[in-house]
Amino acid sequence: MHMETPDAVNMADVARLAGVSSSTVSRALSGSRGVSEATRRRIELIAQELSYVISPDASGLASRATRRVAIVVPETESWFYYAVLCSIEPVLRAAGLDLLFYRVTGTADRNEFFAQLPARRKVDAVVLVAVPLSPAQLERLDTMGVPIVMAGNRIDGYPCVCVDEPVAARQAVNHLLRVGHTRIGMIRTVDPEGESRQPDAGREAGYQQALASAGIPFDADLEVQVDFSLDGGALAMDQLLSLDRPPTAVFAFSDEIAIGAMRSLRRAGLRIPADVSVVGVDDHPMAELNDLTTVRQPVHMLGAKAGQIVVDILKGKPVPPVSVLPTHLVVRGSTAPPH
Amino acid sequence: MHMETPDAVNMADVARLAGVSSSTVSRALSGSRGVSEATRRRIELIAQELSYVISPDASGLASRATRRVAIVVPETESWFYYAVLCSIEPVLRAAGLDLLFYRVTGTADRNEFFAQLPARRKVDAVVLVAVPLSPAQLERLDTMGVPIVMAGNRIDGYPCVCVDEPVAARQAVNHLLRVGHTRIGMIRTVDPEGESRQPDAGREAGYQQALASAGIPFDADLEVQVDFSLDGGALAMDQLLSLDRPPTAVFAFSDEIAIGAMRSLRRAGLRIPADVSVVGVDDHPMAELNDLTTVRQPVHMLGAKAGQIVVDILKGKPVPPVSVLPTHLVVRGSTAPPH
DNA sequence: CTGTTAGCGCCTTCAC
DNA sequence: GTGAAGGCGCTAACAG
Repeated sequence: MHMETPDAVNMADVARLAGVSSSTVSRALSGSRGVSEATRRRIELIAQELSYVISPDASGLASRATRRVAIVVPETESWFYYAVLCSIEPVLRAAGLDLLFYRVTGTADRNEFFAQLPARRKVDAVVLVAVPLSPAQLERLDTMGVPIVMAGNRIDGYPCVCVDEPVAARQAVNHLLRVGHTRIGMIRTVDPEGESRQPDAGREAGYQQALASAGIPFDADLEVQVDFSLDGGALAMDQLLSLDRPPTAVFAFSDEIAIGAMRSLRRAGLRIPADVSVVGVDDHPMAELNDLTTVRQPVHMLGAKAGQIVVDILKGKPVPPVSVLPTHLVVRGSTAPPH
Repeated sequence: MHMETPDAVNMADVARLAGVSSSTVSRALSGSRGVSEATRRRIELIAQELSYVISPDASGLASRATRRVAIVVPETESWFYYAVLCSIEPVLRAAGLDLLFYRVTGTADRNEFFAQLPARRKVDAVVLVAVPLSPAQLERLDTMGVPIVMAGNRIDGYPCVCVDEPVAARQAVNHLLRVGHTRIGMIRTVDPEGESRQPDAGREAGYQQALASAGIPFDADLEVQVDFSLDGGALAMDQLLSLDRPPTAVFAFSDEIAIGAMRSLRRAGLRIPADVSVVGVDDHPMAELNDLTTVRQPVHMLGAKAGQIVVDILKGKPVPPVSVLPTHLVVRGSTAPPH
């Protein structure tokens, strides 16, 4: 399968071959100053030949740093999380930090996760990517004793990088209002009891604000909550269509939800946007394909920014308490004036 | 931001409070035998109260194991990779192993990655998720001295969990042949020079085999290669449509490619399947929504299995050299007899 | 600039 | 069943 490693090369071996102490090797290889260019080069050459690299664990033990950061994501296999993960990765890697990936699935697993804190003693920082959190869980997280950064989630007291969810929602709903809709539904995602997922709550607030500003009374029947998935969106739309007076337009929590809803509309024989308009949030790659009007959020920038904040914190640099990224409406073919 | 940790609790602290030596604490907390039930319980209680956990790094340093495994994925932000990642995670976590996430983007980064091997000395095993590899890179990987597992990629000499790509392709193409198509195009993904990405090569082989079995001569014009993305699929379809005699059916490397191709068809004013049939591979969540005929592969099983193989290897258990997972045709509305 | 001396926090013989 | 000693591989003062 793979060759036996004849007992890995250590710093001592390099030191011996270079005719110096291991302190010097350590200094040379870790790029600290205080080593003559000559010896440094000699050491680097020898290390190269032996294909030796410093053991991060031993190094970390001595210097009290893991050079690792935990990325925690919720259950949904939504595109959003992988996009964020993939955009955090290069930033962290460039700073010599490794990513430990944790995914918490469901309420039970989440409780377990915060009870155990599997990342304890393993990382220098934690990034929570829109993970629903109860106050108790947050407090528990703090006991890890490392900086915590929120990505796509806004929680007071922690550095956050996010969009203005209410604004995003208003951009979507105002668009629908503008083209003439007055009966506008919203499809939300479920919020496990006691935990607050900012995005959903924020977008719902924006939805209600927009309606209120337009003088449209709130109708609870028009707000449906479902799982964050394509099927969730489809189910929600079915539910909305079964109302006595279905909405003429729908604002969906995300594009994936919206695309699920579009399927239900098509199956019900309804035309988009002639019969029902649909707006989502994200600007998912599939949004354009489905000609879906949406509110674009800069997902990759969100990840990159979150990564940068982690890097800065670990460098001791000051970071902004909250970085709000812009969103904007992308009008496509799924919205039009009501029939 | 977070409280200062008043110098983390160590094993010595627990030992002191328990009135035992740290050897005993070590034994008790690591579950080794040789400790009376009474003292073990006492120690566990104290550890709990102090919310103490063994430092994995220090422990690993002494016992020569990192309890970490690297998951390496290629650039594409395709759904496939996140699905695999998410299905590996619980298996590894259950075994007390952490995931280090690496994504190699583009040829330059890949070369750099294999030159540096950033995961060296950091993990007990590596899982490559359908990463294109040159023989030289493979050889380089071996110098890591840890087991390597291939997921979604079949390479001799390494434990692999994958599907039979030629078979999958034939399931798709035979379906098209069966309903009467004779002019069948294929949209492949690009293969950086010198690196072999099994899936693409395998599916292309299957495509050609199916045609050959049907006595249809190979037409190089009908084979197009593009980036692995929605846009790639769209571009490829445009190219196929620009032929003097466009195909009446298209076999796409993946559902995402296929969905991109469907967009081009729609934009060109062509009907699916009346004018052109389309088949993909994966059974992506969006496939059903787009009424796309596809060859389903058990992606989550693939991840889980790969995780299990890693766990078994690290336990010293024997593992099968290659686990082939089944695929099967899912017929939907995107395929029909030629016009 | 370089070497020496102590640990970092834990595991592992080896005695008792 | 438990403790003492030594070491895992490296870094961090402190000398010189």
